[in-house]
Amino acid sequence: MSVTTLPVKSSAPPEAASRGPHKGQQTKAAIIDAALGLATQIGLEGLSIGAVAEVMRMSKSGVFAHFGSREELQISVVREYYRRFEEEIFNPALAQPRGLPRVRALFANWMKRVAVELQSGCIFISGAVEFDDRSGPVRDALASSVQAWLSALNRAVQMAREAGHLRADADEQQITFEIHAIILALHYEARFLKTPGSMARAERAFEGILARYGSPASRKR
Amino acid sequence: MSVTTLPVKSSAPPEAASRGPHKGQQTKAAIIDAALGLATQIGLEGLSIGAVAEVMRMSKSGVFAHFGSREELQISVVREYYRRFEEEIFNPALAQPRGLPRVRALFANWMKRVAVELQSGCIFISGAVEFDDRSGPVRDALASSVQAWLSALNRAVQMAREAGHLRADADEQQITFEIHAIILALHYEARFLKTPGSMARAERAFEGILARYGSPASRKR
DNA sequence: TGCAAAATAGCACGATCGTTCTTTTTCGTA
DNA sequence: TACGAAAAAGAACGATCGTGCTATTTTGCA
Repeated sequence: MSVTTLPVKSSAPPEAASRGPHKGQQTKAAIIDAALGLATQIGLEGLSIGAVAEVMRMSKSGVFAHFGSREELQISVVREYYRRFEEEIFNPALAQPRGLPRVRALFANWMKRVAVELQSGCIFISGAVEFDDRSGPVRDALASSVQAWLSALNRAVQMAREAGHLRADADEQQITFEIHAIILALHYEARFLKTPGSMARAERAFEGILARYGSPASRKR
Repeated sequence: MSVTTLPVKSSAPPEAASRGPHKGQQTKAAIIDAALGLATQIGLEGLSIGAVAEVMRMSKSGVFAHFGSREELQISVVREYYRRFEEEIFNPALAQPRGLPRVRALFANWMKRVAVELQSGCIFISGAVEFDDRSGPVRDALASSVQAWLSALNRAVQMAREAGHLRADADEQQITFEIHAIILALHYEARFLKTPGSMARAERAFEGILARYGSPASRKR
């Protein structure tokens, strides 16, 4: 069910889930949820422990104690964001049969999420800008999460070609690149420039890709 | 020669250029240059007066006095970045004849710049992420600069259609959107994910757009 | 060359940040 | 119910930030 073999490292310690205190894990999850909400608005870099504490109505040190460092909090947020991404976009698309239907479902679910993110923001995009010339564990968590998602998309495209829904000589990496490009432009135009009609333009661009790489036998028009 | 009618507001006061002290304008330009170099690396938000002062080997207050606020420094950086963008990408393309050749030149110059920015970064992209849910003069300066550039690109595409180099029913706004998308994806994949071969993929995507919207009479293959 | 003005430096301020250490409160359970 | 551990709070630290105020240096020109 998981998109890929990313070492997800559940937020609960390995010996848990059987007995022992668990109140902490519960509020830790609530903190991550609050932090994720903040990070989507102001970015991972803008995320401060003080702001999270205020939302949680806790003391700074109370929040801090759950993570030991701001970096660890950021990483937890990235992992939780990835988990929801998988849950909202990837998993539902598995209900569609392999090939073009599943690729269409992936794109449709992605677009649906973007429509929500036009208010809240996407940390895979803001994080890429914030950490593109840095190194460290936060960048690694971000990059591997994005890579995992793009690989999953890429495999779906590959299966569409193998199913004969795309031209036999189509390059799935190229197609994945172009689909990703549409989403990035949609974010930019709709969220920053507030250009009207961006959603429709993204849809048309996606149909254009399918028209260009679709197998000649299965052309719709 | 200007891309559009953006109120550029030259950095020199209107009464200058004839007489009066001008040493200040000179170091102010040097400060903006240094600040631009920093902003492309760490973003407009990360830009601090102290860091600029250190690069300039000046005091914080010495730098500050030239702008009166950090916001004004950021705006100056945005304007200077736009000026160079116009100079490096737009102006040289005017040497090409209207239509497809000029559109190709615009894209090629843009790609050339992106290749440099893979080390330094682009504040039109990082700024969009940093200011997408804020308001104020910095956001306004950013948005109007990007709008000016995209409008210029859009007019070039429109002229290509009018010259018969593109299908008569081609939507230039759609084409501009898709070209922009390619550049954004290239930045993301090459600068953040460090995916090899991204430049070639962007080139191919551009050729794909031309193939799809190109007028049937002028097909190359 | 001297003088006014412009340019720059020096210093201090309040605020916010991540983090550490110590103390208090709360929880789970024997 | 009482005890030990976990969770949370409180206070303080050094650092950095933008900005204002006041001195000092430098500049341009009569």
